[in-house]
Amino acid sequence: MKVTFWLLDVNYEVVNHQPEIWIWGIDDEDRRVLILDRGFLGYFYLIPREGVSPQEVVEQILSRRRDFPLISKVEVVDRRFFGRPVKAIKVTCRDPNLIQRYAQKLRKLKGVRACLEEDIRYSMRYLIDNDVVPCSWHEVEAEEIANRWGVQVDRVYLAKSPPRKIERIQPPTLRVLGFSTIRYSERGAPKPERNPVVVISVATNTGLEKQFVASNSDDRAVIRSFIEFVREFDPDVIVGYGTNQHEWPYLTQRAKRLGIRLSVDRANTEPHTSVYGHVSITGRANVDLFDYAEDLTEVKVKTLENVAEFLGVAGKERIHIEEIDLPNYWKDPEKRPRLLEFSMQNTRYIMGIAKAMLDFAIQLSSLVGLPLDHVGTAAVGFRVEWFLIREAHRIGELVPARTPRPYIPYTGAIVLKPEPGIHENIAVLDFKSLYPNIMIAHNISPDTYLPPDEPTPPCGVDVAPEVGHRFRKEPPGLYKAVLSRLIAVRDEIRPRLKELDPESAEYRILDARQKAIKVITNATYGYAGWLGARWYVKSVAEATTAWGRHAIMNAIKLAEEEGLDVIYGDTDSIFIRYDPEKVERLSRRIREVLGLEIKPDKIYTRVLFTEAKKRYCGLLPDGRLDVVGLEVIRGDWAAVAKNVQERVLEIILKEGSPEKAVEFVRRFISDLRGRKVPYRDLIIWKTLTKPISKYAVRAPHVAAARTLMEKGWELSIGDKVGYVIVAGPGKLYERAKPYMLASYDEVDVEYYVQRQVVPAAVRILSIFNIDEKEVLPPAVADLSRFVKS
DNA sequence: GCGCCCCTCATACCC
DNA sequence: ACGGGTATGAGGGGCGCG
Repeated sequence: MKVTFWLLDVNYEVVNHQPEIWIWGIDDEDRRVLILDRGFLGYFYLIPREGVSPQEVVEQILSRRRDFPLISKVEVVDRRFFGRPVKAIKVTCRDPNLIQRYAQKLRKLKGVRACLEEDIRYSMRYLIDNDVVPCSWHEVEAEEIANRWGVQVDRVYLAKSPPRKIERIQPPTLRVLGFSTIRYSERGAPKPERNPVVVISVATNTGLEKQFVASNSDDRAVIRSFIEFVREFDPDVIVGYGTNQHEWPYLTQRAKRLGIRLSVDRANTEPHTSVYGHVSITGRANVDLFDYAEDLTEVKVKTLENVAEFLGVAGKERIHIEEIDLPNYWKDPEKRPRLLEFSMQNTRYIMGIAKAMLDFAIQLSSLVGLPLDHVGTAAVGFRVEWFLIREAHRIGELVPARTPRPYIPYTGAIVLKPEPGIHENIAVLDFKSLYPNIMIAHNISPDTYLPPDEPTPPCGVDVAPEVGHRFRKEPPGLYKAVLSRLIAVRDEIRPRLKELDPESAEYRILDARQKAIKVITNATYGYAGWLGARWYVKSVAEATTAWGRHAIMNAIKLAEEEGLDVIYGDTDSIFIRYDPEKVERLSRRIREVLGLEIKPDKIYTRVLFTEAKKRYCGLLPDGRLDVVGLEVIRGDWAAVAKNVQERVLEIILKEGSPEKAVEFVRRFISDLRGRKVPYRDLIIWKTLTKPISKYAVRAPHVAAARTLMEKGWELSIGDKVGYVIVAGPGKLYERAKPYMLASYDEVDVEYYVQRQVVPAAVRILSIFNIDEKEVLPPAVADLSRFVKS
């Protein structure tokens, strides 16, 4: 019989050296299904050395057949490697778990130059070779079999042949469960060996909400009820925030400690950590929304609350409890209800974020071809790479091995020096997808690159300016193939979106799709220059930026020929006076001369530049400010500085009055000195970019982090530390205190005046020759006190 | 010992 | 654990200076 299903998760089992792919899906009648496929074997390739015939290698293997009893086939196949035709020996292996071991031995054979693709996991191998795609619909010829594993599905099938992908974009109705926990410890970070999970709050996309609360510190019932709830609801997707790092490891260890089986999956196993550090829950997709919060660059401190607020899913009444206060709320019977509300609110936030992000996650998964639970955790480079691997398989290009390489820098983009001051009526012209289009136009790719010692092929070459790297014009390289398809699909989606109701399911899905395409398109150049890339070829990245510099320099020249002065530019943009006719002519000329699209991205009524590159502020026609690079949008300045600078920019760009701005700054400084601004506006947040012990210098945020750790808090790479500067003698790092441990009285407000507010304000005001003396209120304009301390 | 200059380290931004 | 280009501030060493 034929089964139509949407692929949710995939794993594999090996029984008696017999591999079995387990495909978890949802069929077109909304049943949960498991499809077993026993018809696929894994393999790897050996590449013979120059001058060695592949047959020789084959015979060596066959002669040692006894050492490799599970090799089922050895054949010579035609492939390409970095674009060059090669004869490869494909070694097929019955047991996928032995592929690595066999490959390690066989790569040492005389006459073998390299071993390839032995590191591609069997389940990914299956998906790629059969063009089976996560979060996509397929048809499969299969027979129903008994559910002798007791897995939690409606039907189990045995596939008779591999599934075939079908074109249907609308996903099935998924059951989504969100959860969050509160762990209790008297002081410092809770430890699963001794501290209980006192609250688990769950919610579902069908509207259920439930809370499991410990009686005192006994959390057995909490965990058991949670497991029961999960099994009862039987979600397809489990969402949380930071669950890969915190909830799941904690719950796993805690359950182990209590002797409880944490069986929340569909196959009676327990959550386990898998590739890219994600936690896998067999038969379901475990999605950690924290992974998707990374893309929200506007949110500087990525707490659940901040992200929910940014996405507009936070609701009006908000409960905020600092982590350090959680124990007090749990201990105090009066306060405990508030804690329970807070926990439920967290889970509601998670559900809200899921609603905003899950469509995108699903489309990214189906585009890149990584299962839904992997794709969020995979770094951008790996997402691009898996996408490329699928394309490479289609065109017979072998996947290079991952190798360590030395870092050799290369030249990037051009940034122009801005003309300081205020400019009126400025258009920002942007090249459309500059690097992707350059890669397409010149067929820049690892498999089209021609090293200097090689002769020019009959098809001819494109030669990059400045650097001289050469690329074959034919056939289309891997990057060109991939990028032109991505851009074509996106161009196809965008007009369709205009026809649709933004509230409709189809709109949401197509919009998510085009966003996923954009992400991968834009990441391809970065991938090309990434040392860790399998297809890393420095010349490819270097040629791309060289042609990019060529493009912007020519655009400037052409603009000037039109009588348009370029006042600023960065990589793929030029800032010019907005003269619609001239701009139109310029776009046309650039298209003709360079073969690249450029168009006005935005028009500024006014734009302000200082001497610095990459920092400016524009006033948009609708009255909004567009702040770029300045303190206003930096996460490592106190809110006092950011707010003042934003207001200064506003006064200057909208009212044109530096005097009024100065007056405002003076008033603000008086308020600050009078401690009339909120305490939270004094917090400075900085990221820990390495383990505490690795820091070469003493720095305020590192000192604050140390203090926290001494008090039993756990901090790791990537965490943000919030601190304030307190009054007293010594360096800043001696006066940085975690904000939750300090009080307003201790704060050195003069630091905030002199080192936060004044520099941020003067950065803007200095273009009117206004210095720090003028923004300090006259009576207390005294630097010496600060300097001495 | 202090102020100043210059360098390195660290962070976060732009595109 | 995607690229290079850039701004900025804190810390710290070296040096002049009665």
